[in-house]
Amino acid sequence: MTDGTTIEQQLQAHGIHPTAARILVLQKLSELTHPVSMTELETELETMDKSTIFRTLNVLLEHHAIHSFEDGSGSTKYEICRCESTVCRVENRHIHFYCEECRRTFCIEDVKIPIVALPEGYHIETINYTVKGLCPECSRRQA
Amino acid sequence: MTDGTTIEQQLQAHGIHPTAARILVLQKLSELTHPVSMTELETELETMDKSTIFRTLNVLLEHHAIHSFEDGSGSTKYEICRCESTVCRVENRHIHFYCEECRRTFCIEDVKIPIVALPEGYHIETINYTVKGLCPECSRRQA
DNA sequence: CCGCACATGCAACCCGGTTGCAAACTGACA
DNA sequence: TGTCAGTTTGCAACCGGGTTGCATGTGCGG
Repeated sequence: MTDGTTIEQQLQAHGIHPTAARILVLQKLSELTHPVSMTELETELETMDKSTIFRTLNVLLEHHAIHSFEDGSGSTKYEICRCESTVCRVENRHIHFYCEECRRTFCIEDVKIPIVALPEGYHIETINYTVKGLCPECSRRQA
Repeated sequence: MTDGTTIEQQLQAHGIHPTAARILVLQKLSELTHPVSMTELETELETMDKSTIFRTLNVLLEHHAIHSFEDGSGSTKYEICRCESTVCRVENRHIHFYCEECRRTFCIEDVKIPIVALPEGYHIETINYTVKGLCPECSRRQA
């Protein structure tokens, strides 16, 4: 699901009926290099209603076109899924970093989530690995 | 900070002035074997006001007597810190499991958070490793 | 006993997320 | 092409976790 395909094709590949709203949201998410909150999307897409964004994100989530996770900021963050296939495996997911100073959330694309062995019986759906602390910029400023 | 010491002593060891509210909250957290939300604490401690619980939890957090983290439930969860020393190292922290079916959060005490190497410059404060999926009970029921 | 700093309760508030409902749109079919 | 059913969207209202301001209570040093 990387470049070469249009947003519309990406939606269809995930079995999502491509509407204006869905194209716009996915478009925006694919442009951004960092995860965003619903509120941030709201300001990026002023024409679109909050509830529409909310429902659109849910559709995209259900069809695994995007991921969501919680950094420690209080609001859920969303990012486009850049897997090759339409199903994204846990092993391919990267970790995130939340800076407690500037409150930005970073994708650490290079570092994949380490998978642990759980006790018998647990069925893993998804994993969230988020590090909190100071980003390079802020820790330099503090020093 | 394990057994043998009273709740009051534990508070003092963390440099916290032991008041009735703080003792009650820490007491409750030490009894419980699973992480709880503020709301859950509210119902457990009916006498105490929501805002008092909120501020108490913050005091306990600042002095590292407890931990907080977000499973995917929307509300922050709190659990007592069972480290030996007054400072709890990241390496000692365990992972959590959130069941999307029964909405319970489990401590997987046996499994410690795997530590990854971050790119230069990031300063780690804390890490949240939470697995979402089905707990043993619910996945058996579904089968 | 007084005064001060800190702790608590109450009520109001903020805001992210969520829902009900009516209008707008789309696509299938006559 | 016109019509109807199902889907999508916007609007407004709501919900609940979290947070704050302020007045009252409590404990301690002087």
